[in-house]
Amino acid sequence: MSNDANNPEVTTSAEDNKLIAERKAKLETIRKQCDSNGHPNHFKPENYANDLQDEFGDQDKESIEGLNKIVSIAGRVMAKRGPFFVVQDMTGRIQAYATKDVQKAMKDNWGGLDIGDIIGVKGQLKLSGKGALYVAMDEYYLLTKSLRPLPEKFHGLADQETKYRQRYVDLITNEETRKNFLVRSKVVEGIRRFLVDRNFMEVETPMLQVIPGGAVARPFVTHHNAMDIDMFLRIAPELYLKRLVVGGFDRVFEINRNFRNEGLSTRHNPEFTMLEFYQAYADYNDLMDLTEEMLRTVAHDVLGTTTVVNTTKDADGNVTEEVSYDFGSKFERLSMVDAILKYNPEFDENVFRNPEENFEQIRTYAKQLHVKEPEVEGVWGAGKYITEIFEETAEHQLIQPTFITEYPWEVSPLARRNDDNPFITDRFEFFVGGREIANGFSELNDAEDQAARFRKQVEEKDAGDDEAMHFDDDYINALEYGLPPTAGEGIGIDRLVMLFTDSPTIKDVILFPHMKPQS
RNA sequence: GGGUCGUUAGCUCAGCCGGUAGAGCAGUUGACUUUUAAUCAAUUGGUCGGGCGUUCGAAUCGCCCACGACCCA
Repeated sequence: MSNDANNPEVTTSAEDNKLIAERKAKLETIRKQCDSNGHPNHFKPENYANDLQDEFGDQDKESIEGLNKIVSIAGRVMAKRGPFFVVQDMTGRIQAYATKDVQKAMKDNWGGLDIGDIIGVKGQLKLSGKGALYVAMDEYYLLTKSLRPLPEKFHGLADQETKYRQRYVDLITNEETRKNFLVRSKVVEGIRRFLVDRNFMEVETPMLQVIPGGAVARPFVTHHNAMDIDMFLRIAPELYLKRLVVGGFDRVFEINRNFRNEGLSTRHNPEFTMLEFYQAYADYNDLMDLTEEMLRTVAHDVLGTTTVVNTTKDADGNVTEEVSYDFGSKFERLSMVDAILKYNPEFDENVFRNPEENFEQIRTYAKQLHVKEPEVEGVWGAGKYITEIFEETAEHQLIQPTFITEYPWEVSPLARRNDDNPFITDRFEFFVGGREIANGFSELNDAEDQAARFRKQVEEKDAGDDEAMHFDDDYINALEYGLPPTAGEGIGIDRLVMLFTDSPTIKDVILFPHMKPQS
């Protein structure tokens, strides 16, 4: 019995359209007719739709109904077809069947069921004349009245903006969206299991940092009131994770958010998820092997195949192009200079093999490619120009899984210098579909070299580069205690999931992507 | 930051050379009651993203703004 004193006011505002007003009126009736103010919470479903479909979907009517199997399900009404109600739960869909008497009772007590309502049903599992499983509505409850009408049943929610702003509606109506986020969850789970199986330990390091380090990027600034200091949302966990290796945790990893105060695009969200992992007594070659095995394993476990297909679609949604990425074969490994020469056969090989002696020629190549130089003259060395040339001419052509190695020292402030060639570091980046997915290197564990590189970054910062790094005294202090030879790597989870779900934009793999507030 | 396109009923979309708003779905009423985008009949529903302008008259033309999508830097 309802108690009027406890009944919330039925609020019908002028903003409500007629459809919402009708549903609110129904809820008012339901409050009077039912316990719990129309929001009962006693029903416990014991079955999932897809489990039932998998177990009984293939059987014939006689054998299913001969079992006299009583099941209970709960979920959202997605469609009404005659006496059938399509109920969707977390796993999928199954129908519920209402006899004439049940339909009349629901009409009388609730004003009828609307699409979007959440119901609980218990009854015998049966098979309809058309061969569809259904649950007889022997017991049935309206658990939550839905006050807003759902998008149209056939097209679902199509408006991109609404899909991102009201992801809950997108998830209710679009199977494809649900599937993408399921894949995302499984990718993260698969990576975690892969690393834990290899004795990596999962850790959490600060999101709020006094000195934002570990990457070249502009941070978000915030303020801690009690300490009265500005703090930064982290741009990378790298320096903290390496402190842990100093502390003796030889294999650590973290899967968590980084924040970078940059523009938004189809590949950039201000907060994004990175896996970073560090392994002591390993080098960058070991990590390339590990990465290859990890991605192959995760692709196989999550997608059931090591061939990942991505498509390009036109405005009407027709596939205009299809690319298969082969994670099953050995990944190509190419040095940055070899990649440049491969995609720019007209360039003089000797120039790139001896970059420092041919600085002006390299700079000329870069200028021909319209590389935008810094305002202050002489800040960039040959290494920076080579990297720009690589990004301009080669990166987007790295379609199949490819490791690029031999990154110049100049663009790798945290990586270990190569023993044979001091111009480069023991570093790689990993590309698929022309996009960077991962970045790894043998770590710089020479405390004095690291201090010198921080000083150079500070010079660049003073010269106006607000993406350059700060000097982190405590990190140098840690290195002075001794970081064992270590290799570390970061993998962009969002971009990996984009690849695995054939998603053209990062917004499609982030549940709540950032959008400008609507005015 | 620049360019192109988009914003019409709760949802998906039409709306031509400027003449005062349309369909399907959903909703409502009724029929039907083992349906598969259920079906049949009737029917409700609009500040055409916001503002300014041109015009006798603007969803439509022009300018500005907001938000989004795509391309470029």
